Amino acid sequence: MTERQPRKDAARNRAAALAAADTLFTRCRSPEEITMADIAAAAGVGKGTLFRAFGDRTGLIRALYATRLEPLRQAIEQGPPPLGPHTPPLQRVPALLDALLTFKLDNRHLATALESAGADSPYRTDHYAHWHALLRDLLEQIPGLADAGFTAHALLAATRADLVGHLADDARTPRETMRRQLADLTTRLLDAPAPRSPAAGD
Amino acid sequence: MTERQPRKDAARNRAAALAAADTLFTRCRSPEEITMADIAAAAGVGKGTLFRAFGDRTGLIRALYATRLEPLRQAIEQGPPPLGPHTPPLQRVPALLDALLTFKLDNRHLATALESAGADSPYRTDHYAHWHALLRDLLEQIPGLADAGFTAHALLAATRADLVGHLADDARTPRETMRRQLADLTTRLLDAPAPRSPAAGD
DNA sequence: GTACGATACGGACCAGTGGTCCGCTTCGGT
DNA sequence: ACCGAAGCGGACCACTGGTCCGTATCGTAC
Repeated sequence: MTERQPRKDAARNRAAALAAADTLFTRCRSPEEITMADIAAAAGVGKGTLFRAFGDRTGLIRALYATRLEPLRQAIEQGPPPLGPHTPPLQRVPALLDALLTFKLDNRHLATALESAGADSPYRTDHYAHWHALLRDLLEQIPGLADAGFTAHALLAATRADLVGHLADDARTPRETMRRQLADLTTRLLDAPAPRSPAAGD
Repeated sequence: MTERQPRKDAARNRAAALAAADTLFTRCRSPEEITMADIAAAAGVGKGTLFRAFGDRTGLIRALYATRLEPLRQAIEQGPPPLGPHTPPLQRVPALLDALLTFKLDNRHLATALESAGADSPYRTDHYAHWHALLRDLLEQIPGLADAGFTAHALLAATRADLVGHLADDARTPRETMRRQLADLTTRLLDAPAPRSPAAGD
């Protein structure tokens, strides 16, 4: 075993930090206004403990996001249809996107924090790479659909946290409306035949 | 006239600041690493001058972006087809998106800086509202196309600066490939009939 | 050309951030 | 009960966007 078991107080503090961060991020409007000192204070630990446990701010946000995402990840990796692996692509792709949208709606503050975490683009994270690969592989199994990679990017872009947050909070779009809109978009993209001519002729 | 003419040195310094910022943003990998002090030094002015001229960092980036965007704006507002106003929607929408993509490719550092400027979401800016309204209005004129508003969001999301930058710089996607992919996506969305049933039946 | 008020300059300065450091505390095996 | 290792925490640091105000410059009236 090269892995050391963490000490009891360390585990407790880590959990406290995650819980505190969760509460703070959920409560507040913009993730930028939550500082590491805030989280430390709310968790009743020192700031150093936070950085020891998570490395940096981005690490904390990632850890928190991963925790929340865990059930969905399970459902996708080994759950029953329509999310689980034994589902035909034409059915699984819309289900995945709907689940992702729902998740981001429920956790929009956290998702926004994640996507704007640090200076690096959200496209350079393992998290994004994972979702994109999953979607792209499924799209590639759908016959007559070109550019699976780009289509996957486009579909994921339609569920970006800040867009979802804008639609939900600023435009007051009801949850079911958004789900239907994304489902329609997905359907249109999956059903459409590959276009023959780039110009708008017919 | 309620507008005062700016003093000569003010105008010169403003131009110098824009030019310096342009150079710096273009050169560097991530916009975060360019500080206001850097720009001031490169422009040969004091930091206070920068803030006096542009208000804050976001204001400077916006001003710079607006300058670069000006030719495209002109072409869209009063130029000839296919960008100008006297163009049928089915032809103008793809043209607009292609122009936007091209512009963002050519100015990806600046566009990235703009979209991640400040704490506020890029969706709450006049700039985005303008593009979205333009696109939505055109989409609404296309018969048989539901959810013009959401479709406009989705199309614009596919041209977000960080995605474009990721495709161009990390995935090494050639320019023409990206243009074709976006054109295909647009065509698929515009040509597809409104789906009748949300489920994947036929 | 000169005098003079308005305008703009610029760098010292400030508040607040993420992140580090290290003397002190706590844990847990023996 | 002991003791080395692991963890703690808040003073501290480097650095950022943004402010302030004494000083320099501009443009105008004469």
